Amino acid sequence: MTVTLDDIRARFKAQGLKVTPQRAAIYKALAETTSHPTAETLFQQVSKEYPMISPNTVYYTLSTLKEAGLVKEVNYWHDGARFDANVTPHHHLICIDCRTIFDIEDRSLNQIQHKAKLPKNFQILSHQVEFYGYCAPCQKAQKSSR
Amino acid sequence: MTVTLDDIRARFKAQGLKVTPQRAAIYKALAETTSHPTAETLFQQVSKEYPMISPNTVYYTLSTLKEAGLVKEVNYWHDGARFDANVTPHHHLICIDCRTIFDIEDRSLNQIQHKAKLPKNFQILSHQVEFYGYCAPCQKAQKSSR
DNA sequence: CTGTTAATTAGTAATTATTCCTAACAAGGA
DNA sequence: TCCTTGTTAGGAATAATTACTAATTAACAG
Repeated sequence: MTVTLDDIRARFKAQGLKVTPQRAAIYKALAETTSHPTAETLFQQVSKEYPMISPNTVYYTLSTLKEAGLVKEVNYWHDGARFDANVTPHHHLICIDCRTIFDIEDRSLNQIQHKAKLPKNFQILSHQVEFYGYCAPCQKAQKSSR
Repeated sequence: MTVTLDDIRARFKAQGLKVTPQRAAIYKALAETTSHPTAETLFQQVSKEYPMISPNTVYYTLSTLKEAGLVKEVNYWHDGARFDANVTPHHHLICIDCRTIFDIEDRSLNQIQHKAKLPKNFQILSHQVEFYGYCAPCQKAQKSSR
């Protein structure tokens, strides 16, 4: 699905963002795909149209759009792999402030795989639920900082 | 909960892994915490006991243990952030072979937050379900490679 | 218990994703 | 049109991870 420049302009304005050609091109590229690209992929994509663009601009723009809520990062905590010796199915609660990860052992969450409407040509092996929010200490920190 | 050396020895043997002091120490450190540490954190931890250990060994060991199924990576696709301009709640289907990410728009998955048993001192803002498996093309590739 | 072999380890260099810094530039309001 | 402030490009810096290699050692056979 195409996204017009007018659409983009309107969405940017609504968030108080300047409409620059590079920024619009990055957003357009992202909005017109469902492939969840990396910054690198977007950089290559946009480079076709703006050969002078720097990777830096793509990173900067994505973080700006993210803050504005126009874009989200699917795999949020890509800053270093996290490991777990608990290999039984379980789920996680992640504090978006301090990034602590808590385990959730609700068995009912293990059943959703059989209930959800999923494409049948995909062979599903497992699933994992991630809840995002603020842990108790970070809730307090938030309040006191206002 | 403590994990004895005998436990570790048995688990490693069951997977045909050599039992080295470094490897056992890394696994022990990981098995005795629920904090989902990074490789770096484990390195620091194990360094106390084995000052000569190199970060490399930690990475190598974790990937070996992961292949053996004794350890898992919680945030699996830490290799580069992935972005999405679709900011409405939705879920993902991830091919663990080619790493393609597909969108799942099952509204019922948006409700689990209210049904699951979650700690009440955590302020939950959102959640996301990730299904893992093989996409159609990768299933074929698997079969033909055997 | 000893020797052999293949897996493992430490150390260093290389790579990749991302951030930092800075000067030039340009969008949008006055 | 001019000014201000946010944005951009470019290059350097950093952090996480991987690649490479030589030395070491666990596991097994004898």
